[in-house]
Amino acid sequence: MTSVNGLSRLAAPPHVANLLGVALERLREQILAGAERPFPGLRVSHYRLLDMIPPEGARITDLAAHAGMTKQGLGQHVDYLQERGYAESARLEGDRRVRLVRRTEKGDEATAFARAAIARVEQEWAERLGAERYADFRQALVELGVGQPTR
Amino acid sequence: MTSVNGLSRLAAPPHVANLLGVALERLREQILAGAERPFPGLRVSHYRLLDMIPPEGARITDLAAHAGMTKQGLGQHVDYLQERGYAESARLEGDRRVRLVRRTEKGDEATAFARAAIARVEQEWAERLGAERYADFRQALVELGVGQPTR
DNA sequence: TATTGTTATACTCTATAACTATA
DNA sequence: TATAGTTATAGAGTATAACAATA
Repeated sequence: MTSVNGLSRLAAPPHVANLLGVALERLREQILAGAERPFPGLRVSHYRLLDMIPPEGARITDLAAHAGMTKQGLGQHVDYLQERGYAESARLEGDRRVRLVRRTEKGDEATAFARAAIARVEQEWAERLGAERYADFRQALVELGVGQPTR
Repeated sequence: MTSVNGLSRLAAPPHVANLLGVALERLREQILAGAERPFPGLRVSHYRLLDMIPPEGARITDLAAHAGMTKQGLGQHVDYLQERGYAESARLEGDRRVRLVRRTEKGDEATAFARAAIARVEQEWAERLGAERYADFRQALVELGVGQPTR
């Protein structure tokens, strides 16, 4: 990254977009957990989906709306998770068009793992900034996320 | 998103990953500028690349390292931008393997636009949180991004 | 007819592998 | 032989369009 062939180094006064991107990347790395990979088939998008399924289960349409994606795309992820035993689903009695999606026990474990990974990063950040500054940072994020047009 | 078919709403106690994601999404939206689209062919990834090209130009290899992506992937974006007149490139005298990439004037305009879009969002955030809290927030992000394993 | 979910297809972003030209 | 960049290909993530089953 140093000067090569007489060309100076790249301009990089990081703006918020970059900063947020780096922080998010750090979380992704922790969730994938490097070489460990406790849940080999799972990618970050799958952890995200598993995480948003409530204990009673949810409909594909609602999950899609909540994730801000299409039913088609979300349904594909559900199939993927179901094939690998992280989720299960059944047609709803009373309205057989609806597929009620639930996490399996294995899906619960994966979700717990991902949440723990995120908690580890938050822990590290809190140590780096100090508990109070980190709490402020987090609170600021919450306030910035409220009432924003998600799409 | 409300209760349907007797199913309760989705669990969504947003964790940092979600919060960061929402914030980043807000920036992306502003850069794409909804229906306006001042630079129709440009996607967020292109603005990012344009933004990291210094005035003297840069080599593909260096840009790739800086962006944390492969030369192949980056080179593809460069071609895309060049075809549309946002970037230009020439083999370097003294080492003709090297392609020196520069922004065109149109590329400069696009970059200025993207930076202004980001500035608008920062402005809005600063108003929402207050200037001081926003400055703290931003500073926290800077510190969290320092010394992290980018890849 | 409206709604839920599916199948088919395509685009975006990025990666790996194999290659060419130049040094 | 090493380095800069390219061509070919693939996979991950998501979208649009057209459809089937059920209500």
